[in-house]
Order: sequence, then structure tokens, then C-alpha cells
Amino acid sequence: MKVTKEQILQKAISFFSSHDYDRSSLNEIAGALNITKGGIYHYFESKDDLFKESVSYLLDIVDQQASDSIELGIPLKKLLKSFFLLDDVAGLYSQMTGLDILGDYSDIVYLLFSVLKKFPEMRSKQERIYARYMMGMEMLFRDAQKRGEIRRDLDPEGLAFELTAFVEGGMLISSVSSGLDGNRLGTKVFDNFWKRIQSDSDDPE
Amino acid sequence: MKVTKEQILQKAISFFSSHDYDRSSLNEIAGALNITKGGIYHYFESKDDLFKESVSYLLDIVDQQASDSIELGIPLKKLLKSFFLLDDVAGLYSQMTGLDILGDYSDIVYLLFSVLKKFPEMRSKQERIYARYMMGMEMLFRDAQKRGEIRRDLDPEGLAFELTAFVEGGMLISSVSSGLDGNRLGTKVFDNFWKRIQSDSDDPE
Amino acid sequence: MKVTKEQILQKAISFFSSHDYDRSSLNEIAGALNITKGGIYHYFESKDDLFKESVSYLLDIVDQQASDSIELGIPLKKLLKSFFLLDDVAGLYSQMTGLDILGDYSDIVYLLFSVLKKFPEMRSKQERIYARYMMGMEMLFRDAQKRGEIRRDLDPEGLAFELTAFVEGGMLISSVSSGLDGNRLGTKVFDNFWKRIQSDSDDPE
Amino acid sequence: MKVTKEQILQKAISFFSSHDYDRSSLNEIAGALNITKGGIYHYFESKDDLFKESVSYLLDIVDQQASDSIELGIPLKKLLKSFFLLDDVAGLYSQMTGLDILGDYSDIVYLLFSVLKKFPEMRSKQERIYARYMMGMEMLFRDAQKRGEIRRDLDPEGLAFELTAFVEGGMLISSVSSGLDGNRLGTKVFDNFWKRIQSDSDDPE
DNA sequence: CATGAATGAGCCTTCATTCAT
DNA sequence: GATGAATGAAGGCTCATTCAT
Repeated sequence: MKVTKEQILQKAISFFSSHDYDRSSLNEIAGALNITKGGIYHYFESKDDLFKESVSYLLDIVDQQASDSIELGIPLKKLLKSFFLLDDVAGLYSQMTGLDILGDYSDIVYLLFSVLKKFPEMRSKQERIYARYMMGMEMLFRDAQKRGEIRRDLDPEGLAFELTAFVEGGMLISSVSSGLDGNRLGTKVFDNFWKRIQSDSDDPE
Repeated sequence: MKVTKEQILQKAISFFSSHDYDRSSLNEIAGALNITKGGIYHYFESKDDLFKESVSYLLDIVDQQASDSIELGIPLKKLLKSFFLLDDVAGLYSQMTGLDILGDYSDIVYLLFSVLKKFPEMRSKQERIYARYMMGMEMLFRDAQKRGEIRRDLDPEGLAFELTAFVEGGMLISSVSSGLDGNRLGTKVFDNFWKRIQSDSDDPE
Repeated sequence: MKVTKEQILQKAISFFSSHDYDRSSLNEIAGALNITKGGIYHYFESKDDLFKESVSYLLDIVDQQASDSIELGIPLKKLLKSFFLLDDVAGLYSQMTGLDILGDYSDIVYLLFSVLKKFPEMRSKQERIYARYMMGMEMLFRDAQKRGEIRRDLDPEGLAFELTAFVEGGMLISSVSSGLDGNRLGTKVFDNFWKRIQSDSDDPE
Repeated sequence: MKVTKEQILQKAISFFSSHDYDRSSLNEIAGALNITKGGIYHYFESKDDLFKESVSYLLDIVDQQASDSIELGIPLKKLLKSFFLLDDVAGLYSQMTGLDILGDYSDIVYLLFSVLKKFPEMRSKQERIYARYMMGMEMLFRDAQKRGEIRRDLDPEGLAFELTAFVEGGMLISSVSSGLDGNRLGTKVFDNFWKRIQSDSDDPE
């Protein structure tokens, strides 16, 4: 059974995100794939190269799944609610790739920060993903406004940013605070959030 | 001029937050202090020890300043507004210690994540700081409710979490997205936020 | 010319026995083999590992040669005599391996003691070698009793222990006392020893 | 309570014999005496100096006690018997100094060997102690011969060497072989030894 | 293609030694 | 006298990288 370049990338992601760059040795990565260190050098010029390529590989997946999570045309309320269940969202990260690549949310945040430290030039790629995601959100709100589901006097860009920032921050705090119930707090916040933005003509719950 | 233990801690923080644990060599840290590596071992048993002690040192400062930033008894609106000016808040981190220790917000997040990876036992300290901070926020909202400044039907715990999470997440996104204007977006969000929570009797602006 | 694992073991023995564990640096050992320190880590996980493996290597040789030195079926007297020539026996150690590995007898005693200090779990291996050797001696005496070469009322186990202990102690004293003639004193002792144990029917010399 | 030079010597012996030269740090030795490293340098020029002086100190005690153990004028048989009880003799080493300085027999042998490796010039002192001890033994046998307690046709020098070597070797084997009963085997050997050397006119037991 | 031996630089750590106070 | 800060050399160890096979 040949080891493909993609398998190496996946295993690398798994090491880099759980062990951190410097603590992930090529020997171990190779060992986990039952090949030798030299084998990796056939596909990648250096460890740095492997690192950058594997983070890119991961970012593409994240971007794809982020896009997929934004579905136009369905009632916004239900979709939004799912974003506020912080523990559930965080749980998605582990399955995100369908490849058992990632640990939890904090692993990926750590990984993305560390790549910025080493390779500042990768900032633009991360930046673009955030931008695309928030743009998707914005369209979601615009669409709901058009359909009259939410109030028309709210700024869609502000809403998109507010939501995204809250979710990121909420998961971050959640990942540090083991005793905190992210779903419960998220629901509380969602209730207030929705009450504020829903169209006046909406049936109050 | 004697080099004190505190000077070492500060320089260590500065390295660990900007270069990451593994890339911060004792050689460099010592060199930046004009002492030799061996000198560090007078004050610290090991690199791990230095790392843990310096993160502790930093966390104590962060905790202190977080507490200080919560002032009861003044109009909530003005205080809140300042929290939403993300770029300004982020800027505070660099001066937080008054010691030119930190780079920017992402440095400290990165540092705190990395310490959790290496020393999970330090989670509780970080957790406590978040808990204390959010409790302070909660009291802020309760106080404002008592004074009639904001609506009384809102859940203070939810508000505290919402605010804290938004600020953290906002700064995180901001630190990645160089083109993003954190103050502008933050102001937008604040306006909506305040409109929602202010007491009905308040004069609309 | 490739450097084999066995060559490293031999050179290590030579250093560890003449310089002691802590004073034998991997740098020097590697240098003597014209490789670099890192090369040693290809074959051994650590200095400790190298130490243990090389002592094991030596012990196996010692055990083998000890077994070989016990020949059943030949006149006991001649064989015994050779054991009492302490200087000659001590001299055998240096050539024991045919590899110029050891210095003199005291080197090996020192090495074996030091390995016990660091790795008490290696005691059993040394113990087994002594036990096997003394058992071989015992059989030698039993055989000679059967053949009527020595008196039948002596305890073979006691004789084996007496002989072994005397030889060990004699060489030890000899190795410390440069002026002492081990062969001369050994011969004196042998004469008494043999006079005591020889069969009465034997022709007195 | 002032720390005297002798106290340092004793503590040093205790460390050097149980931990070995290189593993005994001046810091630890000083710490065990509740003084600082610098304090040691008031009495000793260097670690080497301390090492040599402390081994000298020990050797003087050993020499003294070895002399004391040889008592002329009492029945030889009883005295000799005590030398053959190997486990008991080995046990004496720990109490030898009355100062809780030494561990067991193997510690002292190890220490004496290691000092020879580092400072070959100390060989003569050790050599002299062995020589004096064997000379004492020789006189013991001569005395017993004079008194008619043992046969007059035996060579006292050979007997002294035989006895000393056996005891040294026996204890050495004993210290390695945990399962071996040194007293039992020693008694066996003594019985044979005494039978051989006792005067014919002696009452057989 | 792939292996595995070998390198070399860099890191953490220890510790005898010095010296100003 | 004695302390404690500081040095500097050395050692074990790791690992990305190279290269002959």
C-alpha cells in the first residue's frame, strides 16, 4: 500500500495540531505512516514546506466546510440557533475533516496562530477565510431581511461580525473553562439576540 | 547593575510570547539580559520552571488589570463603549504591564494556549481569571439594573458572557485580519447592543 | 569503512572500564571511532543504554571464557595450579576478548561495581555468572573425587567457593599492590592447598 | 555551631562512597552541612583536593581499625573464625568509623578503586595498608606457631596472604550475590582451613 | 523510489570555580 | 570568614538535513 502525499499531509496536520511544530519530529510523523524520514523528503522540500502545505490543506477544508454551513433559503432562526450552541460547534471541529485529523477547537486555533508566527505570509489566507465567512453571514442576514424574517433597520455587516466574533470568543473561553456550559450560555445569548433582531411582525414566542 | 529575578521573568514573557516556548532559547533570553545561561539557573530550576513562573507572573498582571478595568458606580454606557473599541482594547495589552513585555493581543492568546498544551495544570488559573472577570461584568450589569440604567428583564450572566465572548472573539479576528477596522465594527455592534439593553425610559439618542 | 554496532560496544567498554562512566564522554568515544556523537544515537537510545548494552556484551564474553576455562576430564592438579598463578590469570583479562578492550583486572572489577551502582537490575546477571562459575568448579572437584584424585571427605561447594574467593581477592590485592608477586604467593598457597586436598594415596611430591 | 574541617571530610566521604565522585556535587555536600559551596573552599583548594583528603582520612581510619583487629596473645582459632564470617565482617564496614560514613563493603571498594583511577599517586597509601595488614597477620601466625597452636612447617606469609585474599574475594562475591550465605560458606572454609593448619597435638574437635 | 547511516548545529542542564560584597 | 551571584566549559540529547547505496 503506497503512502500518498495526501496521507502525509493529513498525518502532519494531526501531529502539528496536537504536538505543535517544534515537538513534531519528522521521524515520528514518518513512523506513524510506516515510512522513513527520507520518504517525506520525496514529497516535501523541508519540514517548513510540509508545515505550510499541510496548514494550507487544512485551511481549504475549513473554508469549504464554513461555506457549506451557510445555507441560504432556509429559515434563519433555526440556522442561527445552531451557531450559538457553542459546545456543539466546537465538537464539529474534530469531525470537520472526516479524517480524524484534529483534536479540538483549541488545537486548531493554536495551530493557526503558530503558523502566523513562523510564516506571516500565511496571514492573508486566514484573513480571506474569515472575510469570506463573514461575507456569507452578511448575505444570510440580507436575505432574511429581504424575506422579512428580521428587522430591516439593522446593519448586516455589524450583525455578521457580532455573530462571528461571539462564536469565536465563546468557544475560546469555553475551551479554557472546563466547567462552563457553552450550550446553556449560548442559548441564553441567542434568545436575547433573536429577540432583538426579529421582525416586529414575527410571532413572539 | 544587578539583574533581578523580575527582570528575567519580564524578558522571558517577552520571548515566550513572541517566539514561542521551543523557539525561545535560554541563550537568547540570557543574552538579551547581558548575563549567561547559567545565571538563569540561579533563579529558576529549569526552563519549564521559568516558563511556568513567567506565565503566572503575567496572569497575575492580567487579572489585576482586568479587575481594575471594571469600575462600579459610573455610568455603564461609557464604560461599555470602551470595551467595544476592539483596536483600543487590543492596544492596551501591549502597555498592560507598563513594561514593554507583550507584543499584541494574539501574542498573549498564543502564549496562554501554549502553556495549556505543556502544563495542563495551569488551566485552572486561566479559568479562574475568566470566571472572575465575567463575575465582575455580571455585577456591573446588576448594578446598572438596580440603578435603572438598563432593562431589568435581561439575564446579567448572559450579558456578561455575551460581552466577554464578543470582545475576545473580535480581537482574535481582528488580530488575524489586518485590514479590518475593529473600532468601526465594534462601534456598530455596540450601538445595536446598547439599543437592546437600555432602559425604555432612557432618552433615545 | 562502516562503523558497526559491535565496534561501538567494544570501544565503549574500553572507555567505560578505563575512564569510568561519567568521565567517558560520548564525544570522546565517538571521536575514537571517527564518527560523531549523533552517530552513536543511531544505535543506542541513550548513554545509559549504551552503557548497559556494552556491559552485557562484556559479561557474555566473560561468562563464555569462564565456562571454557573449566575443562572436565583432565588432571585437576594442573588445572588448579593455573588458577593460582594470579598474575597470569589477571593477564588473561586484557586478552580475554581478543579485542584489546580491557585494561587490567581492576578495570573490570571497577566497571562491574559501577554498573551495579547505576543499574542495580544488572546484579542478577553478574550473580548468575558467579553462580555458574562456582557450580562448574564444584563439578570439577566432584569429578576429581570420583576419580580418586582428591580426598572424598571434603565438601566440593566449600572448595569451589574457597578457590574462587581466593583468586578474586588475590587479584584484587595484587592489582592494588604493585610490588607484590602474585605468582609467587599464589604458588605458595597452591602448595598448601593441594597438600590438604590431595588423596592420601597420592604420591607425595 | 561551627562546621569543622573534619565534619566536611566525613560528609564528603559519605557522598563520595555512596554517590561516586562525579555525581557528588559540592552544592549537595555543602547543603547537607548547612553551609554554602563557598564555605568548602575555605578549607579545601578544589574538589580534587577535598576528594583526596577525605579518602586519606578514610584510609587512616581503615588502617587503624585493621591494626586493632589483630590482637596478639589470644587464641588464634577464635580470632580467625571471626575473619571467616564474611557477612559479619562486611557488616563491620558500615560501623567502622563510628560515624555513619560508609554504606557497605562494595561502596568502599568502589571508592578506593575510583580514587586510584583519578589519582594514581594514592596507590602507595592503599598498598601500604594492605602490606601492614598482611604483615600483622603474618605475625599472628608466627606467634601462634611459637606458642605451638598451629603447625610449625607452614609458611606464615603464605597463610597471611591466603587468608586476606580469601576474605576480600569472599566479601566481593558476597556483595554481588544477594542469595549467597557468606557466613555459612565462610564457616565451611574455615573448618577446612583450621583442620589443615592446627598443630597435630591439638585436640581434634 | 526509498532506506538508513551520518552529520552538525543547537538546546537544556550541571557544576567547579571565581569574586565582589 | 562566608555568601551568593555569575561564569564558562562540557556533556547528553534531538533532529532537520544530506547522501551513498
